[in-house]
Amino acid sequence: MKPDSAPTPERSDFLREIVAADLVAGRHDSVVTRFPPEPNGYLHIGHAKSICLNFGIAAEFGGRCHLRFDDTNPCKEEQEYIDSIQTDVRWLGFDWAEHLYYASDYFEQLYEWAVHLIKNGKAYVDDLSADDIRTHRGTLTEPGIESPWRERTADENLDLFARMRAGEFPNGSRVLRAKIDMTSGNINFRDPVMYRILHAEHPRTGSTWCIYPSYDFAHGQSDAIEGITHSICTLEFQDHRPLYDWFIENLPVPSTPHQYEFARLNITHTVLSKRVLLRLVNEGHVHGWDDPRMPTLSGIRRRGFPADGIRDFAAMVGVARADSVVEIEMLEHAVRDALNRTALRRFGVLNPLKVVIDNFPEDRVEQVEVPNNPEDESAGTRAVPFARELWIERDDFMEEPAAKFFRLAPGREVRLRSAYFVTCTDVVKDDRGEVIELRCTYDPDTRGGSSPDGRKVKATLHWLSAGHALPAEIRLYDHLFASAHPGSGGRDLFDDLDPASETILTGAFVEPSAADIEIGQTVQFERLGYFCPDSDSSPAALVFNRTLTLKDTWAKLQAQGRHDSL
RNA sequence: UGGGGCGUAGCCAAGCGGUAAGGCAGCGGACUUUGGAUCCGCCAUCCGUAGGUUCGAAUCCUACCGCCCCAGCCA
Repeated sequence: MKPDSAPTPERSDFLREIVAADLVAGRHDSVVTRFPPEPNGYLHIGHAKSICLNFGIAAEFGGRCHLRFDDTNPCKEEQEYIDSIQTDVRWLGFDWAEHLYYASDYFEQLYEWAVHLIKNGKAYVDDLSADDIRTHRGTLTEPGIESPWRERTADENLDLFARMRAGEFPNGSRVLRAKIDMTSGNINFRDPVMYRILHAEHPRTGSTWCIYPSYDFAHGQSDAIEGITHSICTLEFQDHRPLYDWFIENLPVPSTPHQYEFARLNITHTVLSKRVLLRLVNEGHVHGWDDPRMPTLSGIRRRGFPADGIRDFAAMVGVARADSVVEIEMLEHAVRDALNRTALRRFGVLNPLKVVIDNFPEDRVEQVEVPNNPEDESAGTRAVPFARELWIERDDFMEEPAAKFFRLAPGREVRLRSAYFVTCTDVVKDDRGEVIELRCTYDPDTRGGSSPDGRKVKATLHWLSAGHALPAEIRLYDHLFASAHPGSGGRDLFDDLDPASETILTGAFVEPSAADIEIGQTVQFERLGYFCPDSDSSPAALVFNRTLTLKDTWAKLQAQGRHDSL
């Protein structure tokens, strides 16, 4: 290994600097990281940051990254989560190759190491109840006091620990504790629990075990077994690092991994906490883990966010040690940016308004050629049927146009995208005075959307042939929480849920080719936003989710106007 | 009040003793067959505060202030 052979990644942050320095100094031949989820819930975008970090560093430095399930608490873990986590990591674009591991694979080795500590007088079986252990632990400012069982002989401890494993004792009756320092300022050193009795069915080991190692006793040793060089976790584990190191130093482990911490991701208008997400699901605030409003990877996937947009976002927010809350606009920017490059353009009308072109022959249907993606000529074009009766967007017409509104209005000429210029000649209303139809004329010389005489129009509208359009249900999504910082200011988090975060539109139409969009593909309905077929969609009943709107200057002007008039 | 961290623009975030990158948001303008996209310009005399060291400090030292995490047999 040449000291100067460490690759220099384009991105840099304090972790990459540490890795690069370790490689240059020859402390490691290659870097090995790991992403260690507990299978007790679905992965969310905060995990995506960690996944991109761990797999990203490994890839950039020519190392490898393991996927390891931290499955040491059978009470909360399920196979469903193990499966979804693998699906999500792959979807994000990462590959652990053959390096799929489970902390539960190491239970026997961990048990032997616990015995090793007992023999060295560094661990003991404690008969205190959970409550007593808590009171003996002291407080943040007062030292703890030692358990009366702390000085048992190694033989007695060995016997008791073996019987714990054998299932002789009920849950909670005893624990194995590391014997460190009940007066330490670091509470993790006040004889932390290494094993607890849990007569529970484990998703992988079934009923083989009835004692389970704690996180602190399992994590570092699992890292050591796998030869992890850089064990990257979030800030709240900083206080655990001395304990992590203590176990590594006091056990005959095959390698000496080191732990590094970074600030977890927070995003405005949402919540990245498995505990809260579980409640949202269980209490029915959303339709499930993959509800398109959820920040879970399965949720944003269903919503239509592309994996590369998420990866771009992770790179954009960076990695540091300061607590931070990223504005959700940054995520949305990354998603729009990714989608703008690749999404095919289609026509869809959310709130249809009938338009009749009076001077267009009644039985004529023209096939208009429309570009699939103006950003990418190689995406080609498609034919969209044009006829006498059309749908346009209700918002694209104002009988009495406001200032700066330059779409359709009585007497006004606009362009129907890629088709013709049309002029509104009449407005048809129902008994209640509501506009139900527009009569227009078209200029046959403007076929394709431009005028031979060079005259300009101020607006271009999307449209659909009423006789050819396909009905569709369209689900509009907005931020799950109305507040930028849910639960701040002493409010109940759940009171900040936005009841309008999901709006179902049933009267919408899409162009015929939209029926061919596959699940997993996100397209742009021109001028509206990005949409994707929902998993509920079928050829007989099309359902689209709105991924994100396009940036909308007009909507912003309107919002400002509303604001100014207050 | 014990221990561990963190404070650079509205939000992220570079910066590692030589005179404040970049992105998001915002604001102007150009262009436009998506009011999209794209392009151009503006946006910290200042780095939590106060002292000190130095020719020179966001970077070093001291004190103070503020915020976050830790008292699960969760991870």
